[in-house]
Amino acid sequence: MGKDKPFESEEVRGDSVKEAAGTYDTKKVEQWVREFWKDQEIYRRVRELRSPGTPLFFVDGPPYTTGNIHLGTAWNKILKDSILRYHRLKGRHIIERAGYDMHGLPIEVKVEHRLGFTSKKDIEEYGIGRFIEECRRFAQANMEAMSEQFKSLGVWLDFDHPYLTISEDYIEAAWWTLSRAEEEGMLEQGHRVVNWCPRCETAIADSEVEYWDATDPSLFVKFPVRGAEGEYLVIWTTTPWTLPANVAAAVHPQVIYAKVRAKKDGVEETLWIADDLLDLVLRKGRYRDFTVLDKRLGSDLVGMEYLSPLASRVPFQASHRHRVVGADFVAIENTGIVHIAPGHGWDDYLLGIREHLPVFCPVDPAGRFTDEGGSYRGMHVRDANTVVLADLGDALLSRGEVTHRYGHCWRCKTPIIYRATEQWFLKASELRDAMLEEIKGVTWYPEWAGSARFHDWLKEARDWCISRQRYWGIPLPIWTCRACGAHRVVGTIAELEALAGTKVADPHRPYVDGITFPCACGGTMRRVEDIFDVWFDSAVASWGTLGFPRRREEFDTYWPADFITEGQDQTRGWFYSQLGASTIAFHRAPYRSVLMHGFALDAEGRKMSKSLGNVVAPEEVIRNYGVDILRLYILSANAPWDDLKFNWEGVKTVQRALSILWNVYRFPLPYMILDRYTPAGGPAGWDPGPIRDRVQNLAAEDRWILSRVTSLAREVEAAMAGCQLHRATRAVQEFVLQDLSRWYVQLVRHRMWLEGEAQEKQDAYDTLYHVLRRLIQLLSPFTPYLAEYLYQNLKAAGDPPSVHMLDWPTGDDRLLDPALESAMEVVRAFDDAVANARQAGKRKLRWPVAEVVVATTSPKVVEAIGMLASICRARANSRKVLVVEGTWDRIGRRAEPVMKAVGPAFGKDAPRVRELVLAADADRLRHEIAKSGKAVLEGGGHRYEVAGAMLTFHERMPEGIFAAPMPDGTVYVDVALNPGLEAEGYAREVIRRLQEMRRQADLAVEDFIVARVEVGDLRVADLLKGTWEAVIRDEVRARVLALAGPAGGSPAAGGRWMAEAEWDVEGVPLRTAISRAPDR
RNA sequence: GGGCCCGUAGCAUAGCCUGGUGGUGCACCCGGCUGAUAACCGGGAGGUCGUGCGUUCGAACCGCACCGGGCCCA
Repeated sequence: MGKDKPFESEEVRGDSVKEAAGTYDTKKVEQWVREFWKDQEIYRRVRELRSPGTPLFFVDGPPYTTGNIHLGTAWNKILKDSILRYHRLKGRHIIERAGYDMHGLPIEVKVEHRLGFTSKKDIEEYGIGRFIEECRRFAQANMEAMSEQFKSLGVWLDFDHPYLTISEDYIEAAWWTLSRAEEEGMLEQGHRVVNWCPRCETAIADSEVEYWDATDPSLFVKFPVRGAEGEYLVIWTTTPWTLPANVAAAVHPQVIYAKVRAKKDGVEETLWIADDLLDLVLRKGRYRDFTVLDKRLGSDLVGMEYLSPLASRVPFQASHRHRVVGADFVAIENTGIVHIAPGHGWDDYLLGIREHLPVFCPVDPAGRFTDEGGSYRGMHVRDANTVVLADLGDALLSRGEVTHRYGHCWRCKTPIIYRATEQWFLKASELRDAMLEEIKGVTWYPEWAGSARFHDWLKEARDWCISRQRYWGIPLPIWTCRACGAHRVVGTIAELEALAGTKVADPHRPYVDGITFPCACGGTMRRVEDIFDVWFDSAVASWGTLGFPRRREEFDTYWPADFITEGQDQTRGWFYSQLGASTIAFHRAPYRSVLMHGFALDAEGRKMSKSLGNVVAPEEVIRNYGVDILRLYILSANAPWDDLKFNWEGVKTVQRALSILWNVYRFPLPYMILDRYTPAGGPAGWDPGPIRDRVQNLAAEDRWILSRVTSLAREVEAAMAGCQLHRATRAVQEFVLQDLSRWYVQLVRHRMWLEGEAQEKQDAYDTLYHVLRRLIQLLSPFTPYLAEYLYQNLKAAGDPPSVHMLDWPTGDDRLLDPALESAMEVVRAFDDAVANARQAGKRKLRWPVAEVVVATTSPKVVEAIGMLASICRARANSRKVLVVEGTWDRIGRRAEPVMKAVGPAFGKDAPRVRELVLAADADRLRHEIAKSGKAVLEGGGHRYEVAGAMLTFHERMPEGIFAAPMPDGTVYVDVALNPGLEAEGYAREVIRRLQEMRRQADLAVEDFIVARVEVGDLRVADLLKGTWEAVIRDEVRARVLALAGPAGGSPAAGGRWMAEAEWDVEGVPLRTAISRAPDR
């Protein structure tokens, strides 16, 4: 194979296997595969191939077009891609349009920033048309950049035909949905208190409010009681600027309030404060002493009237008659009396409606006081705070600061205010029960994401304010008549064109703003200037992506979505908005199953953020390790629904696993090439049938690995059924490392080295080929590049061009052999134990031993070792492997006294008892204790009875025997040498060193050599003469082997060697020399 | 303040539903193997199972409280 191009063009046809590069080079692999997919149009062909399959309607949660993807976005798409690839293998036809969320305030804010704008006025002056063109360009460019990034992650969604929330047909989906809401009576215009961003000059949704700690003034204010000189109600507030809008003070009806006389600076005042909070408040006000005059229930205070301390500043405050009202939401905090401004608070507003209080809101959209604000007119609320503070004068009981969580605009980070305004609402609160009912039929991964989390969120559902006073969004398709007040919701562009009698060139602002049509009353219908909350855009994705309502057929066929998956933050976001819109439009949940995934955090479990400097970009991982490694890491690191703690060590571990896979794959290739191996099959490609048919004739290790890989496929299937991608990917990695690399390849290596047409070797090829084919297919959803690359080399003539076009295997059940799998588990435990015992006996594995014995009481172990005896012998490098039930008779036992118990029992006889125990027959003692709980010792005319607790038993190893435990048994290795064993041991040492020299001399596997071996010990040299000399010659492919004793001898090839070396083998000096044999 | 999730060796993770001597991988130390070789294999050491209380003969597991982290809400 060429150095730069892994396969030449004709090689792609897969006529025969090629050798592979020495190391797994992700860059090369990925680049090659990317080009291959492109050249061969693999993605298109895969879609074509699966198109007759059962449809699986997937909806891509549209990422917001901010421009750059982060690790969480990458995770999201990798999850989607892996799951969808898996279902493609299973033959499903996937509806898989990518989607993008392209409207909204975040983009407006970015564009404003770029243009140096600070307010809506700047935009209006610049021109709405020009402004939204900028927004469109910005979103479009970002969308394209993001598609490229997603594609580089190996994500196979339809990026050539994405659904875009800014396209005409998509906008129509939103319009249509709103018209459905109108038909259902779910759309409502209302005067409500909303979250308001004074910078963006728009209402923002609850979901657009970000909370974090902020420092605000903390004021205790005295409201003078009407007609009672020196008597006050004490209230508390953190927003002095809302005091000009105060209309009432609220108390809790069931709380006790105290009327106290308190003195400060020689002045006496009468104050009303919640009884429990007296001390706290008076201390804040630095009152020296006080007397309680009266105690009243809150309900008794209701109706009490008071005056505003700002009456001289704000005309309204002078004319309004303020009074005390009762409210259950009042908490026993601060003073227990709450200042009520229905124009500036949600609770206040509701209370105001109930109590028929005026909704006074003297603040304009930009956060400045209106004419109604009296002396504060024109002042920004932010600046008004300090002025109000000064104006309060003596009415201020105390001032301080408080740090508390406060809402901010998610885009521009400006502290939000609450304003009472006219807005459009979807009556989501009325849908609550219907939505709760609908999600019962949805399958959630994990289960609690639906039953607990989403359920709890839905219970709190409030009306959804869908109007925004902005520009870059889907215009509200609502036209109103100023003459009669009627409104009409337009459902489609065609409808609008018919009504207005004009073409609609672009359904965005400002183009639609000028379109009017006559009202039934004779007046003119004009569009409401607002646009949609951007969350409404994506809410209609499940039908918008199908082109509904313009196209009906796909909708009827596919909707609702079979599957969606997004991060846990979308519980309140997309999971909710879609459900709401769909429940209104169709009375039905828009999805059948939902996987809620976690967040990507840094290694310490903290949120990744630019300010913390702990952000890991997906490209960084790709640059350092590769796409497949990123994918496999992110999928296997933890369960999808847990937060991912990104960890470079983990990435490295995955890299290691994949490079082992690479080595496993590469290992048989040279031999297969040498033997011109061709996988079974015909014109239709590789056929696993033949190996299934003759599986019973294969070696145990072959049958075992075939069974294992089949079990693995089942494991992956089961895990994927529950969206447990971590289990699926871990199982595959585990298989590669444990079963394939550490075990099977070790067992069959020698079979690969067999010369000529050995059946054993053919079987090993067939087995390994089958395993690799299955394995890369199991891997293909997770590591699509590597799987494709390996497939390209392994595939047979007639096979599909891409690994992603193979079908999930179904006929392998005959390969399953659970009994064999569990027997092999025992053998592997045996193998570990042998290695352990050899290590204790300091006998290298290269040196054969005479005998290995397994002592066990478990029939399972007996059976397993018996069934797989030859594997056991080979692995143990032992002439014999023996299983004994119970104990091995060569192992003696000795008893030892436990002096802590013997001492107290026998006093000064204890030393004698000790001697008797040590001298006694341990087996006899054991039997007696087992039978009667005690054993008798006699000696020196005395008789002692010892209890079981006084003795411990130890094995007494004969010379040369070493033991190690295994589950349900013990393994004994006899490391004693005899001349036969020694001869083989030395022969192996010589072979190994000659092989090492061959490798260093860079000889090809098939090359022949001439060699000379000089052994520095005559006895050893003699041991090697004859049989072992021939073995050495064959193993190292030597045409001539000169074996000499310490006296030396004449060089075999004129003293000119390619390589010479000296060694020390177990204390015996060794000199070796080799050269390539001349060609014949 | 509320809802949901997470907290197990230096790091990561399994076990928790269905209570009974806490597995695994990486890193570390020691050893082995050597035609997968810039690979591979074995062994060892390392754990207050976030903390505390409770239930129980027995708790990583069940309950309660608290601490820390995440997402969401107020």
